[in-house]
Amino acid sequence: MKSKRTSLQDIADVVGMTKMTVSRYLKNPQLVAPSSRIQIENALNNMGYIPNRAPNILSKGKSYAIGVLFPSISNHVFDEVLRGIESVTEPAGYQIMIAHYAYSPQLEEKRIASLLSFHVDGLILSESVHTQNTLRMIAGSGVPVTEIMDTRKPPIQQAVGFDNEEAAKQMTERMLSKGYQNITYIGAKGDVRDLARQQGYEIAVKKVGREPIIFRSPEITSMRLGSEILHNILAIRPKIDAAICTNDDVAIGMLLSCKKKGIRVPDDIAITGMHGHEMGQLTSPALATVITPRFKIGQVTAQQLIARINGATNSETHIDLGFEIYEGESM
Amino acid sequence: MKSKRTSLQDIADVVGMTKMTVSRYLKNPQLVAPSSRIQIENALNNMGYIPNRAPNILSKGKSYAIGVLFPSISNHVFDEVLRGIESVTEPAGYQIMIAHYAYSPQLEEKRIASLLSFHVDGLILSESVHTQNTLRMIAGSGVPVTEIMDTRKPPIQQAVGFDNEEAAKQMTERMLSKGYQNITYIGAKGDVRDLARQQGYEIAVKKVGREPIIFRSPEITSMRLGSEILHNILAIRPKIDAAICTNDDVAIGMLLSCKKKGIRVPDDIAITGMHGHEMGQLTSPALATVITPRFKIGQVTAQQLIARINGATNSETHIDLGFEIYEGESM
DNA sequence: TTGAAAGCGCTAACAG
DNA sequence: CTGTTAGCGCTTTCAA
Repeated sequence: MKSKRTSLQDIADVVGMTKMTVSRYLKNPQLVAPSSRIQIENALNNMGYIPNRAPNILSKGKSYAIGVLFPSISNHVFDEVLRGIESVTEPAGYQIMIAHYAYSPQLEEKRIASLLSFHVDGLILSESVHTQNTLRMIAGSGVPVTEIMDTRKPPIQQAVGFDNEEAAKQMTERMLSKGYQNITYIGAKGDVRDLARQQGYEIAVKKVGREPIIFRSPEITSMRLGSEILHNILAIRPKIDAAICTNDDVAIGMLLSCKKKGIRVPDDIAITGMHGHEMGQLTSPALATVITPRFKIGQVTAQQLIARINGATNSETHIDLGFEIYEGESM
Repeated sequence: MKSKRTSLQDIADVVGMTKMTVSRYLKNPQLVAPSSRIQIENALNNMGYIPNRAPNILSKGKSYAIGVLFPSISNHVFDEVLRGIESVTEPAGYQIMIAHYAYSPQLEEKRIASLLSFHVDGLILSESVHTQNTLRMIAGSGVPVTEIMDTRKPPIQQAVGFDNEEAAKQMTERMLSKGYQNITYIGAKGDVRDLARQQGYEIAVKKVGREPIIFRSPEITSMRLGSEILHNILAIRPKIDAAICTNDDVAIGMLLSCKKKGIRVPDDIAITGMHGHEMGQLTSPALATVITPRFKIGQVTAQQLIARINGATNSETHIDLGFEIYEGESM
């Protein structure tokens, strides 16, 4: 257990050759004599050799690793994004290193520093706001970076996602067209996308001459949060007849709590979410939501990033993959 | 953008000293002359220097990184475990590298190889079954490994978790004591823990002279899966009056579908889950479940692992952190 | 207070 | 077909 890791030299010693021959065997067995091949193969199998990437990272400056930063791993929005990323990185031979930062730019900075210190070849970020230091490090590292989910803000280098403001605006308009009079926006610990959605909502309600009604919690989104917010809303604003939530988690929390309290959805209150998680289709009523192209965001992002790692320079700075309004049964 | 990463030498060149002086400044500014300090500090700030861990990994064989393998990042069971892990690794200065393997031992092997090739100092695995190759690599690497979640099987080195078989057995007994006559076990794509739970269920029902009734899907657990399974069960076995599910996701999927179909829980069918996710407390009825110490599992695992990385040898091979039956309202 | 040399494990480039 | 040499970026050790 205490033994140190098997190195190429250890293998070479056992078979009585130099590590160079063993190295060749590893890259291309054709290059070594058949008799040597067998010996090396045996030694390799017995000794549990694991290649060490550090020397290569050092001499070539390439790690074949991509750093992926998510605000939180319990935010199910990113499950599909990750699958999309891996659908590209896996066949391309890149390893991804996932980290999360609890929606904090300071923690994001720390994570990025850490990922860069491992010499990742590229970064996928889920945020469009960063600390000064983060920006400096990214510039100094020279690695390509893609920011995902939103396409509004000018990105560091490239953004892949959809227009959150427009999505919320269209959803609000749809709700208005259904006759809801007092629609409220439910926000949570605000990343920029949440605020963009709120803005879309505000634009839509103001356009029809109404005052926005905002509920905003400093907590991270969760179903429990949605449930708590519902209680508050009822206590403070009994005449609200519809709620557009920053995401499906919050919306489902509200919806389940309504059912628990005997409040009818959508008759007493309409509820809509954002992202189109499968879970929203299991509730009754099925949740109205904005279906976002999460898998595709991951996929396109990884393709773009790998292309740029390999020298592509003609990439678009904004790639908007659109969205789709789904009415479900909750509005 | 195409510029290569800033190195210590680059900084040294700018300030007209050797990289050694800059290196000293980074570790302990006291060691360099105040006049030099200022120059170095300025250069550092302007050039966005990121320390490169590769040389240290190479020369010291230590990366201050811990590899964490989860079967799937969309399995919410592991959210809390991760939080527990990070509550220890963060203050201790260890970076964690998360990877997932879709419940496949082959993929797990690939991921472990990759993590080890980055020279992680320790590994946290979520599975107790591994390929031959995996075991050989782990032995060859000499890194400490802890397997989490279950404490039944003999671990590679150390296991931290609870007794899945006993948990399911006790839950089944509780259900039997409430008078349910035809309890079925709902399993999914079976990791060993799922099978252990099934076994606990079987032991309990056989003890009272009944035949086990098993529904097992080859799919990964999800709420949607629970929903589908409910439909099948009703088609095939209308007289089942209770279901013990392999986890909360499946149980909630079943529960929501029951409500959608007008089946009363627990009057028509009782449903119980496993793990105690907060979501289960938002449904009505609140889900009966086994509350498992997930945060603590992560915490204890990380403590143990770091101790062993630093040479501790007196660790227990099995650490059982227990569980708690919660009746909720669904049984 | 600063510098110079050596070495971590591997591979590219160049012999032989 | 196989060996030798050098070097990636940093820190440890020794010297000045």
